Amino acid sequence: MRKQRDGAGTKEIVIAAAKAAFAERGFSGTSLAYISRQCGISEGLILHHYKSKQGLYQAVLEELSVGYDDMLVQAMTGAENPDEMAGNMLAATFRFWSEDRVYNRIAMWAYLENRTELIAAETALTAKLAGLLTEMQKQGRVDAAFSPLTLLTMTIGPIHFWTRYREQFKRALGLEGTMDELNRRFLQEYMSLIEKLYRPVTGSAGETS
Amino acid sequence: MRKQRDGAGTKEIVIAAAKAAFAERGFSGTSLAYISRQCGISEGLILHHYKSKQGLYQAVLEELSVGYDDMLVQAMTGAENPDEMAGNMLAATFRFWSEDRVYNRIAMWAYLENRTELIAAETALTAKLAGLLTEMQKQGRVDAAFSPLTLLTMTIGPIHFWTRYREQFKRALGLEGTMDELNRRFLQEYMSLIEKLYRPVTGSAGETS
Amino acid sequence: MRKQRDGAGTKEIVIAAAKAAFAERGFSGTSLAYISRQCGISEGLILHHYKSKQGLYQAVLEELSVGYDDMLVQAMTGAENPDEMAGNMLAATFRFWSEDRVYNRIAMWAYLENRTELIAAETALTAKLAGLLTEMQKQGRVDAAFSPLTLLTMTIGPIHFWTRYREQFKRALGLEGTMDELNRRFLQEYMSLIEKLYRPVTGSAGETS
Amino acid sequence: MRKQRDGAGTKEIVIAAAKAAFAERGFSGTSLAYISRQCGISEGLILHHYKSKQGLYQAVLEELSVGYDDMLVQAMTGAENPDEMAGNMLAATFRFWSEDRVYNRIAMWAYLENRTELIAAETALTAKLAGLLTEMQKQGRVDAAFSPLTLLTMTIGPIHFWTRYREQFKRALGLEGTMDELNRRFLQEYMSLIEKLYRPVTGSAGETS
DNA sequence: TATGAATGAGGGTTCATTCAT
DNA sequence: GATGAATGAACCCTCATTCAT
Repeated sequence: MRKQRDGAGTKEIVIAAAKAAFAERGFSGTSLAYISRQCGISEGLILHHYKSKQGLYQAVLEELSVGYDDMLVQAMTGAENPDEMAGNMLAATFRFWSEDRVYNRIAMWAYLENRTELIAAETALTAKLAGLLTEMQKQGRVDAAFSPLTLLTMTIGPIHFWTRYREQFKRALGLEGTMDELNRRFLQEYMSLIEKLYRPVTGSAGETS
Repeated sequence: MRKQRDGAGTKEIVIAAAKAAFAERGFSGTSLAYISRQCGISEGLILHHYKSKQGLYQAVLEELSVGYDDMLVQAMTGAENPDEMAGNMLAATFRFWSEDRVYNRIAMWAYLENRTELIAAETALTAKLAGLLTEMQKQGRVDAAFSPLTLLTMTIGPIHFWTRYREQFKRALGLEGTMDELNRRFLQEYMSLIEKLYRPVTGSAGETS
Repeated sequence: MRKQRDGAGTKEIVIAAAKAAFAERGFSGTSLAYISRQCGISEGLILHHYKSKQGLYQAVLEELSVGYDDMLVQAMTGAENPDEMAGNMLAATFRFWSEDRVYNRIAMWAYLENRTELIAAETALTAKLAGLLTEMQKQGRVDAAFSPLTLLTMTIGPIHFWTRYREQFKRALGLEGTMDELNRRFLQEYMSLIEKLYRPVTGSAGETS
Repeated sequence: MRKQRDGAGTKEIVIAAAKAAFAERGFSGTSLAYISRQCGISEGLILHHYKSKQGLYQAVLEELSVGYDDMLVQAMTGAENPDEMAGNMLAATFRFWSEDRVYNRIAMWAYLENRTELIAAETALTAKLAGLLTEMQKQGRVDAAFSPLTLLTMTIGPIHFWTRYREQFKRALGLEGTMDELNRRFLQEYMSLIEKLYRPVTGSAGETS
């Protein structure tokens, strides 16, 4: 019986519940009744604000997309050279994928459902990073023998993979430590490996010397 | 219609349709009515053979799991040394993920739906590969500075990533050539990079010292 | 809990209830729940047999259309000359419109809802009668000064009108007698008037002079 | 939007949209949301002015009824004898039914929905015309062999019928000319036929001989 | 007067499942 | 083994209406 007449507030409550629900169960696995139950707002009112279940989903996706954009912009500002910027963006990406379970899962659902709403932001990231890599290759700081896209795939792929399988690895392989510790350890090794990957194959004279 | 009393044949037809449907639309996005329409077998009969929608899904997952196992076994046999075996398995994995859209997608749906049916096979692969890597590290043929699990993540992660994003990359970045060509080119660079990644850091001066 | 597994029987029961309901309340004024309640057959089962509310409505319209056709055919057979046939058809039409409240009303609803399902049969009647009239005009038995279509309008229009307004007339003008008696009296006068209408203007003196 | 505090203007806009909507789709086929969309006035405000959907419908019916009355009064005034008055009323009725699609259709919906709001005016017309006919019969100018009500039915019925079926006739029978022309042609023949119908059977010589 | 938030009932339809045949 | 009749719950959505602002 929420008689508060607070449209904006209501929408926020609804979208929070929807985000969680869609993340956990996907679009067709989530019913409006469920969301309604979760946030205590009647189905009718939800529909009043978002027109349809699709509309609500879209709103969720758009919010997530904006969040991704913000993350990117934040990661890009303040860096003094391509190296630093690339590093920042990588770290931010890792943090985002690794920590934001909701984004993480909804992105997968959306992919499977052939939704394109989230793709723009992710593609922007890829393009930006590809540009940075190209520049770094020109400066001789990144191995120029490989296409930036492949390098990116080698870079971001493991992050996604780790995020998706880490729990299963922990369980199946009996890894010790908390997930936080595992994450830290992985990140450390990962960074070293990325460096190894990018490092130009030196000639006689070492360039990093 | 089909009054052939051919249980086995019917089951095959049903499971093929179910596989395609679940791959495309996920479990809750797929209705028995849809599957029934796709394969021309009545819902009643489908249920007769598989007890429930869940049962049918399970059967699909199990078949996929068996297929994965077979792929693995085949990749492992005939190799004469860990290097070759590892290479074979990697190539097979790439082929499997890259080409089997159905497995690919169902594995993702299943992951999101917290299903464990497909995980066993994948974990077995990981464990096996980890074992091989450890051995190769002992033999000094793989950089021993990193844990096998991290190396694996760096190895398989890009395959998944590439499979998931390649089409979007092609579209968004305007890549030229057919997808087959792109795949080939990627695979070539990928292999080189994997080698670079694994290669022990040689040289007179010890690197971890 | 009708566990009779009698598809055809069920469909009949449903369509009878639907006919009555649609006649009384129109398409959008009738809910499946109402029909379901009226005939004791679950909404689910109704939809199982007729796919949709529209499908059910269509089935009703088609049945009525067939009924109309049958009436026509029956009226046309057995007559020995155009006069008799025309008379028969007129009488049958009167009886049909006058007595079949369900057809009567559904035809009106359907007209308002821009449905064409019932029009074919009615148009067929008009065309047939127009043909008969033309022939009778050639034989000099019907006034040739008017187009058959106008004559038909003058003929059938009053039937529809009478059917629609008779109750109201009875009430508002305080007519005595049962509706049956009123009907009989009207029909008698109506027939005389039709004859007067059709009768060629004879005599030595030209009629249009 | 419209913060003009113009109650009367608002009501006019609403009722115009409502009239059109109810004419096209009937009462239960029309939603307040639809009317609101059509005229750009919020559902809340519509309800504020008309209390309920029923109230709005009633207002529409009353307006139409008043329009009918006006038409009648106008047709009745200025005539110098029963003949002229009857002629005027007939012509007005024809014009009204023939041209006012909205009245035409709403009257049918209302009839089917057992609404009585429009009946009073129509009954008044009938009564008035019946009175005129009686008088004309007394004066020997109209065939006294038939009851005025039957004569009226023969007179007005064809108008309704023509209005309802003319388009279908045009299409199905391939009539040439615009609808306007068809209307004119029909009206001309109709008037002659009405005259023929009313004309007292004269003369010493028996007419049916 | 005017809006739009909020409600709750009911709309048609889909769904997985059971069961008689 | 195979069909389709039958069910009942749930689904998304529309509806008329109320009420705070």
